[in-house]
Amino acid sequence: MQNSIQKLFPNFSSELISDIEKNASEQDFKAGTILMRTGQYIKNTILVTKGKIKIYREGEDGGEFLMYYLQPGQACAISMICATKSEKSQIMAKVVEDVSVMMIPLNLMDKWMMEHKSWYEFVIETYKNRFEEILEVVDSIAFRSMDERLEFYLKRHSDACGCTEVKLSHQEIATELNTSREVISRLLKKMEQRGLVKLNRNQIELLKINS
Amino acid sequence: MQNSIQKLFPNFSSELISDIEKNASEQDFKAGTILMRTGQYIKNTILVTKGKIKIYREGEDGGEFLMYYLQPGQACAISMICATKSEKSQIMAKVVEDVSVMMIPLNLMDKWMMEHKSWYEFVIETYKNRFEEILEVVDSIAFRSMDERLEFYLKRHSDACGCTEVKLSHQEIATELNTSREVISRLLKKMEQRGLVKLNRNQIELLKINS
DNA sequence: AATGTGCAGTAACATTTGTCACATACGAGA
DNA sequence: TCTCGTATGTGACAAATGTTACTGCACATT
Repeated sequence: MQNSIQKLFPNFSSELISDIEKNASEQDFKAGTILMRTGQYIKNTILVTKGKIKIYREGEDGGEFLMYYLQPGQACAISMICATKSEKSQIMAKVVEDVSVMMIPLNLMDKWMMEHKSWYEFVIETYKNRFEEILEVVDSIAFRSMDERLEFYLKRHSDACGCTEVKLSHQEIATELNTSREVISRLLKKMEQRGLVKLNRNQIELLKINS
Repeated sequence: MQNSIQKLFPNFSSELISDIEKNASEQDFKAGTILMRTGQYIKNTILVTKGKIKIYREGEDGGEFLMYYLQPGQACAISMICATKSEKSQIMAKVVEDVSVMMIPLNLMDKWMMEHKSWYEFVIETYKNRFEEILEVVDSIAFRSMDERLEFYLKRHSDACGCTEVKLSHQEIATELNTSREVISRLLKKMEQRGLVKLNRNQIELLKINS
């Protein structure tokens, strides 16, 4: 376990790592599990060591508007902040690929911020990155039309998984962009005609989106 | 000056306040001044003691999508985050009502985080609040149509200024919601018919939005 | 092979939002 | 009072997006 933490979080000091080992509990969750719901109290901060978690905002109509993904070596920025006052969560977190996480009791957050410089820097860095990511998301919905948002979405997806195949149904994409399947089908078709993607069953191959 | 800091930031310890007095420079800016541009390097953190600053995201077409307002007793969350690594700003900050601000050199950020518990708590609290505010903004554009967004916008505005009159032209509102004046006029008219607002020249009076 | 089920394609239409053109209203000076 | 500039109202139309309703396809199960 120590090795994996050191590998995934290379900036953590060895004192911090041993503190994590002493206090955190490692847990596994299956794909589909909802780790956090809007309105629920947050009791832990999460460090991801394996798998993928989707952080999203739930609409009244059941839309699951994607904010960002949590992957190995990352932490939930929102839980870190809210944790400091054991606030209610404002977002939903759902496991999309079986995960292993380190659960860190929230009362250690403040303590470690003071004691471990490397923890402090990690938290600030995490926060900054997520803030910027959300700003980009805001841009994309505020200023762009659906076809551009779809391209942006596919690009983020392939960036996140490091591959050029996106294994999602049109319906799933539609849900995450809060639109309907038909619209996504239409737009993907157009993108295929423009030579940007290749459509297969349950899989979209990105060709030129890497710009 | 000391009095006003103490009043506006009641949770600051007296040591922190005296540190602020020693190191921060107080500056005034006229309405219309742009304090920060996208892509510009951030050199200071800002505490607002008077006036109002608009934090927004600029679109390619000149749209000024409102993120939130900074008011007395508040600080720029983004500058605090980015400051820690002297990063580039991702947002625009424009003075909308003549302001007085305390400019705090960024190198003190990290130092004070460690030394002053009340500063640490203030920073975390600020992040948290802004993050939540932006999540609400995301909700409003992701899930709501223009008429609901307009109501949300007016409500935020009156919350921010603590009054029921919004002194903005339709054009200004349109810019901040990234739509056109005609659309705003239309929707406001409908809202007036529903008895939600009363329209006057350069001023919108909110009647029932306080729900 | 027959069937069921989920995914994708598509046409037709409704609704929302954006754009253009122009009319009108109001207030500040000359 | 007249006039000019800015703010607002409004109809007509265009474009984007959402909705409905149906078709066909691929795969798994029987």
